[in-house]
Amino acid sequence: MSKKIKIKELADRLGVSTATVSRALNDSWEISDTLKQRIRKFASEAGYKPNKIAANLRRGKTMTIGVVVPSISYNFNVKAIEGIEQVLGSNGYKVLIVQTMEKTRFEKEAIEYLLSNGVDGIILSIAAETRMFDHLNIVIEEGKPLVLMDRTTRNVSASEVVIDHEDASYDAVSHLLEVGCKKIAWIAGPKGLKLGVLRQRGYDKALEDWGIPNDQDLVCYCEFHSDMGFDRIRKFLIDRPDIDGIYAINDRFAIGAMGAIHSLKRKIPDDIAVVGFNNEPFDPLLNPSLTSVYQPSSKMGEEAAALILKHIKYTDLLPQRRMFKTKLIIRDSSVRR
Amino acid sequence: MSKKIKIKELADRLGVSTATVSRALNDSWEISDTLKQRIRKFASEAGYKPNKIAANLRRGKTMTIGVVVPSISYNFNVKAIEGIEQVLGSNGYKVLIVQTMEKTRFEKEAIEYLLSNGVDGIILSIAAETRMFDHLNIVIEEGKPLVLMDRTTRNVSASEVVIDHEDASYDAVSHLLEVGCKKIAWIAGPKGLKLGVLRQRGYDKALEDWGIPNDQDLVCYCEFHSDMGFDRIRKFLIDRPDIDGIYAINDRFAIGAMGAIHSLKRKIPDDIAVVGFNNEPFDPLLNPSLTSVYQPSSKMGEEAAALILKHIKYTDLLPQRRMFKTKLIIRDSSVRR
DNA sequence: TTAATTCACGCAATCGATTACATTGTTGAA
DNA sequence: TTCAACAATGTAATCGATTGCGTGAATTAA
Repeated sequence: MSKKIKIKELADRLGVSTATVSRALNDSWEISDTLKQRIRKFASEAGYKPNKIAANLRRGKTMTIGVVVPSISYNFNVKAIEGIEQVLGSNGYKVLIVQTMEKTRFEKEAIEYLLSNGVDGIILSIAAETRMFDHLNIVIEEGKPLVLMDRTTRNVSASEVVIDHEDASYDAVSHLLEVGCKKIAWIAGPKGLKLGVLRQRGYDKALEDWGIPNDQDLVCYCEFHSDMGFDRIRKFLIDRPDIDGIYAINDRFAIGAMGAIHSLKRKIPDDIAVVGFNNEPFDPLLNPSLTSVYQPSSKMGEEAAALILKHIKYTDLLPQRRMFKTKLIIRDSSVRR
Repeated sequence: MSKKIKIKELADRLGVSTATVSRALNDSWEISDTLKQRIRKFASEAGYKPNKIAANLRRGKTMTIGVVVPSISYNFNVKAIEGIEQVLGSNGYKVLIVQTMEKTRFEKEAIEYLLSNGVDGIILSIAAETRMFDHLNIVIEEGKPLVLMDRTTRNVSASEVVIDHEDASYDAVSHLLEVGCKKIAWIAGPKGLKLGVLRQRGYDKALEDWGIPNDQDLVCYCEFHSDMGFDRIRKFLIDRPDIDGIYAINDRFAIGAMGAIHSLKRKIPDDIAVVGFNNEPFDPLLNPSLTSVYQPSSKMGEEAAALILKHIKYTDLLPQRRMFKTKLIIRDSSVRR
């Protein structure tokens, strides 16, 4: 339990001032190379590690970016974080990951925590529960860059990195129509979720373009925290036995739907075709393998990170918007022979 | 971009000293209730948020615990982190998650980063690549509690939270023997991985108890980063066509194995029965559903957190060891009719 | 040769809170 | 009435680094 050595003692032992030690270790031009060498050698031998808390306090920045996501159990976020860490890491930044568990309360706390710990910026994906956005504005007001990723809002003037939800939905629903579906249920997630609203536009538009009547009863709302929506969807399918296609807002619900369909002794894809969203890693392993919308998650993370860096560098940069294209990965759950 | 108000200005405006403000906000008994009320009201109206960096520097603690895991793409870690956050959160601590991507270099960096940022303790799961443990000892030397979780080592005198690997393996292999397997391949992960060594003991013991010859050629080593071991295992199965059971160190490899078996036109479980490890959430969804060893991941996280708290409270507490029982979840991949 | 730079370093202020110690005003006991 | 004890607040040191400014010596320009 060797107590750690401070810069003061290091300076004393070397017979120089703390200023000189600090400058030497931070590679300042003001220190001669010979002295730099001597100080560095001695410092590393003494096992000196600068106290970053003190440095952060003095410098007023931390070289740390906060990343706030609903949950790291979603593959999207894991991949996005990978992208973020890759870009930020190679620029000398660390990332601080916080989960909100889809709760607005935790989202608020996360932001307060990050700000009071002096992060240099925040990348955030909004919790499903969140309907008011004042807490996000606090970030802006403190003059720290904020980049919204995936789950965004227009109520805050921040940069955002998103996918083209409408387009993605349009493709997915078109595909279901192409394989012959006439009554396509839309498993929409929690009511009011922005992402659900956007995706429904694509759903609506596809039906319209195909001249299929758009029946509002085919929209099924489910809470995220439930059992992959199994019970809810099962009831739904019993009420509407004419359903022959399902488009779900994410793969968990798609799997819940597949379970419900099985339990009703109906066949996938011949009785009911299923398309999910997110292209989770296990989709190809399912029985049948699940057709799903792929989002370039790590690319999106990289872009979010790049945007934060830009905002840090150019403090007057206006909010940017980056939209990514998705890709429908067609598998057995939707291909009829 | 309202610049944030500091304690100094707050004190000036209230006509009191910074000491009083600080005490009032920290609910010190030394301040009268009336003044406390006044200060708090004013502070919250002024939107004052204490700068935690300054507070941390002064107090010498951060109420933050670092959690270092190989990857948050493993369900075990996600669940363990859930447990950790639950326990630590309700004790006023925050957690700081860092991934090592199974690299020793990142593990070192993570520890240095966490220590220099003054975390009050570290919960760590060792990277697959790591073979030397000096960097872990640094934590101890700085007098900060260290709790190893899941992937541990005896080379460091730290508390650990583990499962009974030998027992778990014994159960898994016994099950395969019970369903009639005679030649059980052991997909062991990277050579030298401690966890693999421990689990192999259970494998060996089960075979011995059943009087089955233990053939060293049945051990198949695979690197973690590969394609779920598909190619490696496929070649292995071609070399050893007599294999009729597979026990894999994790579910990714089990899935790789299932793919390899399919590609060789053999049947699961009748030709080859498969048992994996970790009970990933998608296991029941696979075709066939995968028999796997369940670990109480969130319980283990909770226990790790509880241990850290104990070490913080009782600084002279000796290293503890908590061992959890696993449970074999039997599914279609191993049940022959 | 002298003034003007540049170099290489030290002194001390600073970041924004917390807290040990000092100080003042009250209360109560002797 | 006097003094100890205590309650309530202020003063200033402190945490451990960084950095603006100052200074003497060495170098360069004139």
